[in-house]
Amino acid sequence: MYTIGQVSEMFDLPISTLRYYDKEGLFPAMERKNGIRKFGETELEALRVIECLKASGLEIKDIKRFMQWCTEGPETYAQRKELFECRREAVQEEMARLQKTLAMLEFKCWYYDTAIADGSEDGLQSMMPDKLPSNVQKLYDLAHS
Amino acid sequence: MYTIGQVSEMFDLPISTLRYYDKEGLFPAMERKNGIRKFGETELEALRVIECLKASGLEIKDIKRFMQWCTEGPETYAQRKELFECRREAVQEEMARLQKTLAMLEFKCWYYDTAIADGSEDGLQSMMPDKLPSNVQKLYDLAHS
DNA sequence: CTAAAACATGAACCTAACTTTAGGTCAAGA
DNA sequence: TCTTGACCTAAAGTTAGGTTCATGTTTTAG
Repeated sequence: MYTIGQVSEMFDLPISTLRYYDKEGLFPAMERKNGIRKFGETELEALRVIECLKASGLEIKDIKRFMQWCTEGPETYAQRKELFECRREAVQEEMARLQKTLAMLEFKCWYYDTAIADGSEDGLQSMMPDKLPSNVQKLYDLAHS
Repeated sequence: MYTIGQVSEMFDLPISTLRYYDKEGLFPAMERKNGIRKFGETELEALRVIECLKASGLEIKDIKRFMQWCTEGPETYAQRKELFECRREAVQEEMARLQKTLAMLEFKCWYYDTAIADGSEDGLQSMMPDKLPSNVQKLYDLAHS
């Protein structure tokens, strides 16, 4: 069993954040002794899942719902699995979006490299999507698709 | 030249958002006629860049700084390029993070699949990192690395 | 036994990025 | 002429996810 201070160090999270998560119902099984929180293995695994679901873009209130399911036994396995499938798809879509963003950023890097090397042209409008090197053309197409 | 309503449709952004961007200084070159905003090609390209930089995680006030640089001519090429490089790295790091999140989510999907198929075991603690199928072991290792 | 460190609470505060509201201007069509 | 629709502004409101504050209790080290 760990104190809130120990868990704060283990996960590199402010104590205030752990208390906030608790207040929001993210540790429905947490016990206390004289009012003091006792984090057990259940809460540590909960925190790992919280970090994962948060990174997937899920909101706190929905993470709370998941943690509630976890206290309700095998009847909720299907819902829990569906949630993870859903987050998996969301993350895949976000990665695809970021891939396009990356292409645009790489195009812009190339553009300014070229502009600096040339010592010419300015501004927001000055890139004509003709006659670019074909690898850059690919970045440009991807970024604007 | 386009009105704010036309641009709102073109970019599928609320009019209020466009006015907010303008108020925050994201269109430093925008002209007006009788107080009415006139969006030109400069502003459309600015919007494309705004969406890209926003998707990369950049804050509005930093996007404003970039737009300011764009009005200052070739002297700021180096800064602008550095910004894009910096965002490129940030996006690459974010994608690496998401890759790990994805591994964890896939592990959880596998876990609940198995639990449902087995019709056994409950809760947050019940996954021992021994004797998993080796492809699942890989997901698990990646997610916890 | 006592002082400091670590824990607790509720309430207020914070930030970013918008959105909504209330009130006003202006051009075009019936 | 009137009224409808698209535009304008400043200011207040909203939401998520915390953080800070004031105050009080419990644990721990000397």
